[in-house]
Amino acid sequence: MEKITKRQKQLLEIIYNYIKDTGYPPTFEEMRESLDVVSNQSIIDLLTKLENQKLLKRNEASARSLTILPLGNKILERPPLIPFLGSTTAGSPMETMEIAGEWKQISPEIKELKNNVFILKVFGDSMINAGIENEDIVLVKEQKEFISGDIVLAQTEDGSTIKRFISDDKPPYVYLKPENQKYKNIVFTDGMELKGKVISILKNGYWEPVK
Amino acid sequence: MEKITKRQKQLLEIIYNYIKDTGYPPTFEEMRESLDVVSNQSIIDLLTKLENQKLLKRNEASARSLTILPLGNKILERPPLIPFLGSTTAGSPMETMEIAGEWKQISPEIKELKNNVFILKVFGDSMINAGIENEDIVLVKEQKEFISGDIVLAQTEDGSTIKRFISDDKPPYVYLKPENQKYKNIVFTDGMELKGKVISILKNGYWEPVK
DNA sequence: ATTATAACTGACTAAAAGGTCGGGTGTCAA
DNA sequence: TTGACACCCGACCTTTTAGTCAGTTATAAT
Repeated sequence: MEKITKRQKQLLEIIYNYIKDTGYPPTFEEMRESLDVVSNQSIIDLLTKLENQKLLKRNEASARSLTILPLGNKILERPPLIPFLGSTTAGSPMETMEIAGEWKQISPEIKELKNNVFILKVFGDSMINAGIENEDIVLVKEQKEFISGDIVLAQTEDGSTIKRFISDDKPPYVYLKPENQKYKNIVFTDGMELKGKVISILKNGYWEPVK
Repeated sequence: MEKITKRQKQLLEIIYNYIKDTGYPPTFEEMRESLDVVSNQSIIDLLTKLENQKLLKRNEASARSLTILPLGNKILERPPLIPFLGSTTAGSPMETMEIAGEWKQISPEIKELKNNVFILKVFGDSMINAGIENEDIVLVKEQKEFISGDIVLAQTEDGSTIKRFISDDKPPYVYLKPENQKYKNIVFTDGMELKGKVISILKNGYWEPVK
């Protein structure tokens, strides 16, 4: 019950590909056909073993309710089938920013991508509580309007920075909030400008939504 | 039968979110509960209308076999739930390449991303039949071994280029094939080196698998 | 007022789907 | 050579699920 067998891996592979192709997992019958077996028990046996190894999850007793767990994707050396966040097709490219300050080296890493979405490498630890760690890659969508709670790319006098944008009904009304107790809030000044919103973070090779 | 109604959009939304959360579409019962109706017919009516508008597809008479079509995702202003291709966690970073030649400007656009996956902006039309158009963004995974048919990033004497890698049993055995009749095959020379494999193309804001 | 249409009800049916039971076979290691 | 184990069979059962049928209600358009 420790190492995946050939047959188990075959089934996991079949499930992965089926989901990739159709958008939903296969039925027992379809799995039986793919594996060329005739008994449900064969499938149940294999599924049970995949479950025991935490590669797969069978949810409530219900049709097609299989989920490949992260460990399963890892074994298959495939990325999980998660949504790619970030899109939009309009908008003008952002000018390259000159950067310094807290996130010292953002600048050389800023890459115009396409339209109004681009990728940034961030440096520093001021957003660790939001899941953004030193040297992480984030996907930023260029926009002009923000709502309180958005994680934004802000251009300040001494450079660009990633922070949470907060607007509420008490002074100072609008400010930038680091997600790390070590740092203080940043109040808005005339020279500051919000460039875009962080919509996704690259973690372990996968894009994850922001928190 | 032309414009989506509030109720129809609600259902589409419910399906989208369900798939996003679970990895597979909801059953009729789950949709009934989410919409707070008691009859299957209500769901069937709505699904039929969504289908007529090409927002959704019901596949073979089978459980949980719903697919949100591109038009449906567009209406929801959500990206389709497609896999994000490209990952792996090991591997050394690729050295920045000096570029010239056919894809003239790849170089300034090469961005080291993380580990052995990076993003490239490509210029030129030599791969249009493979769906890679001028100024498209592609995702490249750094690797050393390739199989015939892979689309690869090759470094040649006069720069880098994206081409299809072909190896077969007739001379010249191994060569690079542009996906455009206007261009000729490139035979291998000593100075050439394959840097990585194109695993995804950014199209209209979404990452798509390569063909 | 009439008509069309979206949305819905409630009882029902048929098929699909998951699961059980009681086995069997082949392989490998102790 | 005897278990342990992975994998499989086939008949059967139960629940889930999609779908049908014959209507009703609400709303908006002509």
